[in-house]
Amino acid sequence: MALKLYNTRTRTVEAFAPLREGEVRIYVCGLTPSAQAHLGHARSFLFFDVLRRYLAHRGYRVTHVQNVTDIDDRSIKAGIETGRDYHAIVEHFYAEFKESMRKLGILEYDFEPYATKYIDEIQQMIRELVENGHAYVTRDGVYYRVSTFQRYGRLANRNVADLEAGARVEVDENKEDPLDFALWKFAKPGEPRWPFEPYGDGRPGWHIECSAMARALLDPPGVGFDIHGGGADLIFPHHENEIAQSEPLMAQPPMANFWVHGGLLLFDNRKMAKSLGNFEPLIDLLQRHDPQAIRWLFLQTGYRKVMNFTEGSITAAALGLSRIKAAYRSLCRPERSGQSRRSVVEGRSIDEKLEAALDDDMNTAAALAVLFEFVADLPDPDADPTRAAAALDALDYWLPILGIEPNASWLAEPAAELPADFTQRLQSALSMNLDGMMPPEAVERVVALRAQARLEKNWGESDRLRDALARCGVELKDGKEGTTWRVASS
RNA sequence: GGCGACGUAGCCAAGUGGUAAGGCAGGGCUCUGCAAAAGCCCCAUUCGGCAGUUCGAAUCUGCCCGUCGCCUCCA
Repeated sequence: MALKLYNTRTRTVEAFAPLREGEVRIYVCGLTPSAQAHLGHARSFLFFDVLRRYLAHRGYRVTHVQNVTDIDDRSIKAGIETGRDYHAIVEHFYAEFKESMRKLGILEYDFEPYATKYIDEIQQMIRELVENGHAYVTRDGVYYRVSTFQRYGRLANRNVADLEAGARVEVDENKEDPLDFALWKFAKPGEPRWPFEPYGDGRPGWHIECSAMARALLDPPGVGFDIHGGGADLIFPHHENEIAQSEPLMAQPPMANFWVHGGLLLFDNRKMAKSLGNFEPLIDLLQRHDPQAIRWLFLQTGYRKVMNFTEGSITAAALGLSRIKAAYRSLCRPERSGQSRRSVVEGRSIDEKLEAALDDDMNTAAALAVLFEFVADLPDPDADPTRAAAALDALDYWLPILGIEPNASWLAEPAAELPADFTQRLQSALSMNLDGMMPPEAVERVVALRAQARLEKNWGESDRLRDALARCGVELKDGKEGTTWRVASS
């Protein structure tokens, strides 16, 4: 078995094979930080993060490029409206985006090119296109001549006639054809500009930066790279235009062997978009929800499917994830419950099952099902430490491939999470003197008092102590070997 | 108008010809002084509707209904 992936270019699921032995080069269209990122962005980038992790598991050396379009009409407009430098706005939003990506556990990209750092490469490409007759100069910029590219529309499965019939293309007297698009826009007063001889000062159009940066970083010889990714909304016109710009200059098209697109995220059954304003900034959402739960939620749905987001779905995902966490914890720190567990079913190994799921066009939902079943069949660490250790190893290996990194909180380190004023609050809840005690000590003291009360069958006192702790956020568990406690999961 | 996706239990969702994964919620149970936590068990004769192809269809074909996306900035 090997990885099979849906390829938008051929509209089929194909066996994946890299162009160069042992190496996979991926270009993902990144953010245009003219506004805050939302959950829809997260879904898309989360998918490509899992893809590259799985590719690495499959033994490939992965090069992941994700660009930053740090110059576009919107950020310029925002700059003018707020009287700030457009680039300061872009940097602000991008820094915030990166913070969100960090929280979500997205791996650093190997290259993170900014469009404005590749002006030379962009201009070089435009020159070549003009020389080859694929582009022409008008009063307000340099345009791509769509009619010169036979395959235009193939990626998006459109034909030029249909596109023109759509008649929603902006009429522009400067253009030869409504479908033509800007490669370079001449600067109007007050707009950022880069000199560009002999055409005129200005800035790059939207699509050219990706063509230029992909060529510079992944494919200088012009023979193509492996995977070009992005959200499904980029297929047309963005990716179609990238192809039109790149392929006429290549020694050997196609630009990318696989075109991979993530399904859009809907909110209130409408697409999440800056222009629709129906979204909560990602950074805010991450404040209210566990980033791992958000990742888990997306892992539960096929990456190509349109998905409608509801807040409750994150909670449900978090609950599901907590099952995995509890199982993980039980392997690390067996809670001796005396409960019988079914023994591990000796079938196909978990590796085979997970690979089968993921090989099938990255079916992460099936992979999660495998994990849930695996976790329901864990060996008892007391009875069979060897197999328990193997099970723990399996989780430690596979969870990170999905981008879920088991961390200290999975082991419920209670002391670390108690607020500073905890002792104070517990003291007043119990009208008891706990002066000078660190929060964990205070808990231990109360637990000990309760143990004594229980010994004396003083249930009233026992319950009073437990309830007071509960009000302060500490949850007690009476087990066979005594009482354990942890910070309640809010 | 053109192109496309989707419609599976109360909710989310996998499955694209061989007789419905998984998660959440719900119910039962174990444990327990009572709890909590955890675990175990149960929970779709059925896949938007109708017709057809087939030994066999959620899966293929046709029509219909519904929702959404792209064609304009978009992950």
